[in-house]
Amino acid sequence: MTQDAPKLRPPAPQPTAARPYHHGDLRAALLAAAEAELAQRGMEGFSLRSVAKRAGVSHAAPAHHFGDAKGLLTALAAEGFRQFLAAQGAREALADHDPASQLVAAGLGYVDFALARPTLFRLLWQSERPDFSDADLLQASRAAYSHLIDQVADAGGRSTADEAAVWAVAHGLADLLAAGRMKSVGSLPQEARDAMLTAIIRRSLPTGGVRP
Amino acid sequence: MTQDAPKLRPPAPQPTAARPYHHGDLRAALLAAAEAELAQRGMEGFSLRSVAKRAGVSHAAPAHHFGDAKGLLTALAAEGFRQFLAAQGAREALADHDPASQLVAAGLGYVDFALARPTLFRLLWQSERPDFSDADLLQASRAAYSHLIDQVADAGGRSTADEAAVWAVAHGLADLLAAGRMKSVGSLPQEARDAMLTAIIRRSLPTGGVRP
DNA sequence: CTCCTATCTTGACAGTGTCAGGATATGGGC
DNA sequence: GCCCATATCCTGACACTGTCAAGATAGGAG
Repeated sequence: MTQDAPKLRPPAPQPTAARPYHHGDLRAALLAAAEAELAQRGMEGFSLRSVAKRAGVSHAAPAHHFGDAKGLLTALAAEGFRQFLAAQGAREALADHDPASQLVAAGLGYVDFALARPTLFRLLWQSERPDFSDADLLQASRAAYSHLIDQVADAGGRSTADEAAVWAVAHGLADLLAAGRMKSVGSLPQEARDAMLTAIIRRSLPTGGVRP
Repeated sequence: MTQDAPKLRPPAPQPTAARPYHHGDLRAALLAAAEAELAQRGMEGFSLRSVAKRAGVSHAAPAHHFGDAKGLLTALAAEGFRQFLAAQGAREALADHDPASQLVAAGLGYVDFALARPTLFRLLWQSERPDFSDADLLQASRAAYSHLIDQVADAGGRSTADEAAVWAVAHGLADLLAAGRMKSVGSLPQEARDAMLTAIIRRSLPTGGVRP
């Protein structure tokens, strides 16, 4: 490109601009719209056409970027797994540095994510719509799994049972709380809830929560 | 149409009979067809018209018995919760009679149900389609919850944390195994898997699995 | 025997995902 | 500075879905 021509369009060309034919970053806009749509209308009310409308494009526009609805949800799930790991990392950064505390923190992050984005959580763990053989999604989900395995090992876990126990507790808490079923815990104020979750997760640790 | 016509139709009028105008027990037939449809096409591929076709009736026939799709799935969920409790009862009948063993057995039944009917399990715990304020469904789900609470109390649990810990472990194991995510456990032969699940659930018991 | 009511069917409508074909803008080659 | 290959996006169509309205049929009460 030559000189200072006022050409360099901002990546997102004014949200309120008279919509140009070419969106600029439609792929990202569709992913954001899809997540908003999921959060608002739920997994089962999700509609591809509605996502397109929310992004301000025609009903067939998503096809070029994602192929079909499964493709969009696959990409969204991959992004979701990365945010899922990030939520765990955020808790870990605030916790003590010993392995047990780090593992418990990851569990709290697991629950944080499920409570903050319940429908996205379901997309990751219970939906059949994403293509879990997709390379990108597979890598993202494996990264989350590896993180768990590593942390359990650091905390002294040596068996499959150790990994499964911690995973199951964190996942069960996250799923039941996200679905609003475990009201005895879900209705507690944040601090009390965190304390209770910590106690519960610690119970499942390889060493029974006691440092060796 | 006069008299001696071979009129007296059996309640379920020969599955292969030239379908009469009145089915006889369409409500039950639709529930069975719906469960089969869920098992075969999954939660997200579920179609009311397809259920009607499977039951051999017109696409609008379910409306009279269930109102709409939500109504059908609500009734199916209530039935599902009863089967869910029955699966736990089946395991309990085979277990030792001490409270801890009974509680562990209920957990194994929890997982049994999820593995045998994964989509129905999802309908009970993660779907938004049933109307969970429906009286019958509410009663069925509360019965399942009460059963858990009672068993935890019998096993020496005194706090909310005790209940939540056992529930979360059983639910997490069930959900992850039903979704095929926890392969390290799911790929074990039945006996070894049961042994591992028992060890994991026992870990979460109020007394740490040790009889007081 | 008649009629009332529950049961089931047919037909229509709006909304959905996907495909085919046409319109439009972008950037690289000249 | 111009032009066109290509990526991007739109319009229109199809089969399928859930739901509603209106009609057909059967069972049972009187």
